[in-house]
Amino acid sequence: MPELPEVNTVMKGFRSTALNQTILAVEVDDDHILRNCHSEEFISTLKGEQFIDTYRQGKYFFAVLSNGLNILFHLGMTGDFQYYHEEENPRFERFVIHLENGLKVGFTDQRKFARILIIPDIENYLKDLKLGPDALQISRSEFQALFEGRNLPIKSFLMDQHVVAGIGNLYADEICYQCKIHPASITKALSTKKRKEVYQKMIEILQTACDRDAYYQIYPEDWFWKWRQEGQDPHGKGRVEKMKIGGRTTYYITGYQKLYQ
DNA sequence: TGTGATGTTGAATG
DNA sequence: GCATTCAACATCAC
Repeated sequence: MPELPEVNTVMKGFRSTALNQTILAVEVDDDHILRNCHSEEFISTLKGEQFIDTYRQGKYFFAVLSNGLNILFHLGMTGDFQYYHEEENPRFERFVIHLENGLKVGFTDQRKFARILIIPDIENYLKDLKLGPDALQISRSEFQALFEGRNLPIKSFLMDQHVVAGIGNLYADEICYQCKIHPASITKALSTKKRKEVYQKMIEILQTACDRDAYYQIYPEDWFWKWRQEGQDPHGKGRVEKMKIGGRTTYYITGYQKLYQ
């Protein structure tokens, strides 16, 4: 699920349903994803408080509590919220928050790669983490400056959360495809003009995805995601091939996407 | 049965 | 400091 547009969509959903409601109770079924506290502390931190605001940088989504503390919800690979009234808990639910209006806010996470932390100070936390600027907030000149002194595949560059925060495996491939750049292209070999194009496509793709609530079915027809499988031939542009870059499975079209090196 | 999956981290290596 | 590779984390679906 979660890269920047997905996390943004999850945050929007959270904002419209979970904000400004007193938390009556919290039940933790599996505290494995609580990374800096145990369930007792987590429960006592939330109980009686309200979520009053949210903040997001890249894939890091924070909910601000009325007691001044913040909860980081990093969704990992499969983290998500379920809002429901029914008795039975959703599959893969790890904890559930009961709100005063009767709504249950369940956090589900099939693979348990999510990270939930109590954060006293978001700014300090992000600083220590050295998280890069949000991919949708960064200016073109800031982005251009990030290339300085770096020499690695463009895909690894885009996916490095210390460089720019929010891009994961799928959107990195999407950006490279739409820029017609081979994902293994070395950053140093990209001209200023090409870097500018990467920036513009990055913004355009992420913004479009956010506007459509990360609902892939309504993404533009000419996007890569639905062809992102070995052997596909989108619009006669060539055969989709597969390789590993930075340890992640990468799809691209030789010839259509130029390799700069 | 083995493999890989939209993520992050830390260790080891060059 | 920079970059790469690998393993680990934990689970499920194909």
